[in-house]
Amino acid sequence: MKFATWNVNSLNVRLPHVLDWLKDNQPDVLCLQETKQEDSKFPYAALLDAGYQSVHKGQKTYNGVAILSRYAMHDIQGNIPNFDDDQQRVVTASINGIRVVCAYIPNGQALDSDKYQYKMRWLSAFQAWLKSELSLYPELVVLGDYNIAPEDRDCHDPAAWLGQVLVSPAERLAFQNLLDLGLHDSFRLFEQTEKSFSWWDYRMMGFRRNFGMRIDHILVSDSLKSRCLSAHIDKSPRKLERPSDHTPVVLELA
DNA sequence: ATGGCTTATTGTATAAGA
Repeated sequence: MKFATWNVNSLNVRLPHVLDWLKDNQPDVLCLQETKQEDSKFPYAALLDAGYQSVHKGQKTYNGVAILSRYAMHDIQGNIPNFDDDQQRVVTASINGIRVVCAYIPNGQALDSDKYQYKMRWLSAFQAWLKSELSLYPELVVLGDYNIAPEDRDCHDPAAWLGQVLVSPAERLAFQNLLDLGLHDSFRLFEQTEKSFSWWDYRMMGFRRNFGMRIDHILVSDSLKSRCLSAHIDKSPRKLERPSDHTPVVLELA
């Protein structure tokens, strides 16, 4: 089974790229973040024509997450249960016996902002919920935009990013706390080229200079770890006209 | 870099992203 995650930065703008990518890559499951549209605007029909059923939890302008699947989805749930949140950042479904969590973790903006406080509260609730979800569903995969570069090697210039969000010790600890639940960063289960990133700033020719960060991740539970066959980042959509600033991350499971 | 793109909004500037 092939899984992928992609922050599309507006599905309204990026639908042609998504359809092309599905056709070329044939994933079984694709998780999207930042669809930035209400459910009524979501292109269910176009995706169905491409062979994918969808569940979408969206809102106007910001956030919005979706799971696209070749197979039936069961026990669909939006948001983090028991966490009061007016932002659409999580959608979950069971697919072929695997619990699939699609998440758009808050950016945090700056360490001294309210948005950062929200990010840390959000991560705490996310961790607590994943712990209970893991006990219910040992075969679990968590895909999405984490807005955390777990290690210095996941950042093009750690010195320049010092004191900013995505790399702060508290955020990295929150990421480690997720791993400590019994999750694994699937990308790091395999040999990778140095300076592999999943996001590049639109400005300053960030992509051409490979000034990027690895902030999009696919975490797998202990039970799924031995089924991992390969993991990679597909940079090719970032080279297209009007690209998303993020690019797909892919995991293949036996 | 005092954010140089990009997206969305009942817009003609602002907010947010990362």
